[in-house]
Amino acid sequence: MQPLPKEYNFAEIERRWQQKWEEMGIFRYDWNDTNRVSFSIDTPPPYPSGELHMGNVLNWTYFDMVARYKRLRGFNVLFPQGWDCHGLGIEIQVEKANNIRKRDLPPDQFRGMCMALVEKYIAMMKEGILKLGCSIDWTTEYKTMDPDYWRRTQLSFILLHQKGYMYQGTHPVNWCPHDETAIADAEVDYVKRDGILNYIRFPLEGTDEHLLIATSRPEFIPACVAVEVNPSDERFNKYIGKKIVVPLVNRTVTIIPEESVDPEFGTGVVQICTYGDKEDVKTVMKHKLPVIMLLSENGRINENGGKYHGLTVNQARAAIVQDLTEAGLLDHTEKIQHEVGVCDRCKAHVEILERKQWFMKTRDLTEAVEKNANEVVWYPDYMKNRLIDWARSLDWDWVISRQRLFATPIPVWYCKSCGELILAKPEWVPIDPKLERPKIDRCPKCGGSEFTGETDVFDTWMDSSITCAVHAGWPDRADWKRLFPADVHPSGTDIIRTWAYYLMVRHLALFDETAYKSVLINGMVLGQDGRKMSKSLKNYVAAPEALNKYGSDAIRQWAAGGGATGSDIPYRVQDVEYGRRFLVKLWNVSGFCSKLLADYTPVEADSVELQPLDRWLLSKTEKVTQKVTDAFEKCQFNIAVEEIRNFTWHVFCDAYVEAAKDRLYRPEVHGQNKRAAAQYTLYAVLYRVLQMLSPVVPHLTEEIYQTMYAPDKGYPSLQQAPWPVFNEALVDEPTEKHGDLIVEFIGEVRREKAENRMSLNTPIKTLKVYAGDHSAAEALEDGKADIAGTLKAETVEILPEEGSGRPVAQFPTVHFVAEYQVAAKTS
RNA sequence: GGGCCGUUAGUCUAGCUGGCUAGGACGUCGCCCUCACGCGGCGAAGAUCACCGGUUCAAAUCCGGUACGGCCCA
Repeated sequence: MQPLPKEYNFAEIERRWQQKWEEMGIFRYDWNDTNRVSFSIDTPPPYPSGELHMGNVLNWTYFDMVARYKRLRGFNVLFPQGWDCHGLGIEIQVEKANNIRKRDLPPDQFRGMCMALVEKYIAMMKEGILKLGCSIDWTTEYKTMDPDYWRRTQLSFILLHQKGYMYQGTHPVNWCPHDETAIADAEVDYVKRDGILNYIRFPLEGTDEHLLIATSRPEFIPACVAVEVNPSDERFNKYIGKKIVVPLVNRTVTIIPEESVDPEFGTGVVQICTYGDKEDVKTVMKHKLPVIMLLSENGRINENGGKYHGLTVNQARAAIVQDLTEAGLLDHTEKIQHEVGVCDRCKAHVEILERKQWFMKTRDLTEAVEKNANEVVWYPDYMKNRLIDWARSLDWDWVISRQRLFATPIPVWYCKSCGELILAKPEWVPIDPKLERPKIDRCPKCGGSEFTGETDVFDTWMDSSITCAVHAGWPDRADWKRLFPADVHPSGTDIIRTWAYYLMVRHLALFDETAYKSVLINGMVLGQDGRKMSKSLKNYVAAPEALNKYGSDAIRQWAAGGGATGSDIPYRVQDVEYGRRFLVKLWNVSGFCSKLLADYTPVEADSVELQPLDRWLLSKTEKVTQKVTDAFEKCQFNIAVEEIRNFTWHVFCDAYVEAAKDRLYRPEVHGQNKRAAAQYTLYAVLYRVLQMLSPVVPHLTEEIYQTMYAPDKGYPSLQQAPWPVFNEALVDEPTEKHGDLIVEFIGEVRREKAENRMSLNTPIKTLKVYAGDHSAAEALEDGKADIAGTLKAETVEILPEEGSGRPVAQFPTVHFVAEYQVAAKTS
């Protein structure tokens, strides 16, 4: 066997194996292999946002451990990689970086600038993912901004349109007045803001009385369509059905009953405007109230605002408050804190507008989503509630159209003469209706020949919510169902309500089948201080820097072992450093083994005389194999990594190797047979350690494997060696008990040496052991060679009887008396 | 206001389908230049497992409540 070099250069080793694996092509999904069962990972294509961050590191380490583990278990694994390019985020960055507004440029030029930025970001993220050593099948790489991907998004739309899931409608939508586009519920964040509650007098028609209503949005008075009170509110229910005058605009509206009005809030009388907030939308729908749209798409008051036409919302608010004050209608004001919806990209206050939009009938699928969410396996299980709660909470269908530029076009046209909708045929896509005509000459309805292409585009989630099918090869491969539904969809806690949800509704609608069979959840990465990691909190750690400093194998141990799957984990340098030290330990013990195994030829277990400690270690090895396998099966990476590390460091290195050293070094004393038995054990157990560690620490284990084991084992890569199967026959409880006694006994004698400030290799002249009974005596007698060797005892005398002396902590019936040479000399 | 999750030594974290002296890491303290490793070894100290009540022969683990914290949503 080749000895390992003394120094361990992780940067060189990691780079080298990353290259070699790619050259070997061993991480590619094999479409020609029909023997192995397929296993597909629905890698979520990331939104390219710049350099890789520690959250990405956590995610990709999870994906990669699953991919590697499953391959070792004999699966034909698909681990694809794509990039989710489109979106408002990139548009905003391009606008900021170039100090432009997108509508001031030709659309193609703006799109080009977006693509250039995305390409730059992809390169940065890809570098990080490569450095992490992910076993991705790079032949699958795709970008959602490529026309070939448009084709899939557009085709999925066409099919869903044909199935009746897509419709156009004028409905209230969340609207970002800054970006001038509709946005989905999932894109609205809620933040606490200071506001002012205005108490305004609304005169009751035909009387001198008035009611005081409280509102934080007085600028919506011109769009007031009703006033509502709680029907059980004794103060006001007598006014229900009466007419009340909207101040300044002098319209009358009806006072209506509404249970959801909180009598405690404000005055208990509220105005309904179209639309001040989502509650207004619900009320308008429920009571079938008229709608007065007050805002235009850029957030300014429109012609329905009368004298306030053209003002911004804030200007209008000031003007209206001023006018109310002058008219003596503003009773008083009060400062409040309230939650307002803001655009998750630009943080502008989200308004609610009615505009013609495309929708997907997602609410029809809520029951199916819930049913499938319950059937899917979730790691950890309780995370399924997030998806179910979200699906149930949705008030509106999904708005899939956006008024943006950098996105997949919606493949429809409208006949200029009759307005007929022309839906693209599946064979027309990819197509951009803004640039191309439909591939028909005449409108099928009126015969007109002029068409207007749809200018709206798809929500980015329309691209990324079909990945389970796309990764499987849909729509181009006839055999795509081999890989569909995805075996595992990995997702962060923050995107369950978007990614996991949209995937489920789209695939259910398209194929009447669940998108994925299991969901693997990762938590968020926190800073060292336990708060969410962010640049503004100064607790941010750049992933490329960390990877360069500590190496992928160390960082991956942090990702795997930092906490339970699904829980948020802090980035802790101490954990990474522990990982580094573990690697050094593994490297050193491997080097030690390679030296002592230089003359070793692998043999079968029955050709060596295994000693008690050998059998003890082999039995423990089987048990840890079972635990680690079980942990990987349940995606409990933290348990897996802790089990292997503790076993390797403390059981294998500290206990076994230390006790077996004398046998290995001095065959002339103990005999060649006992040395061979120790060699056999070292060889077998180190290999097992490398195997079990390889999904977490792929580079170093590969390096050690290649030097020490490849010539004998024959697998081109450790990543292709079959996962060890738990062998119950090797578990031997009595032997483990005996071994534990030997190890504990050695420990106790060492403790005595330590307490007396003696070096551990202080020679013992005679060691007298009172085992307490025959069974213990036999066990110790069996391990006598290792005991004597490890403790540097010249003679060891083991007696079955009880006796006095120092008791062994874990085995208090065993006592010993040690006579030291040093003590004899100094006395 | 609703939902979910959490509260374990100075710090982080495991265990929570109930059962030995609650495991690990970091940090702290003491000792040891033992021929793989001082990025090491051998040891030590440090936790009434948030609080109250219940179920049980037995609870960190199950049930109910309280307090505090986090995330998501309204």
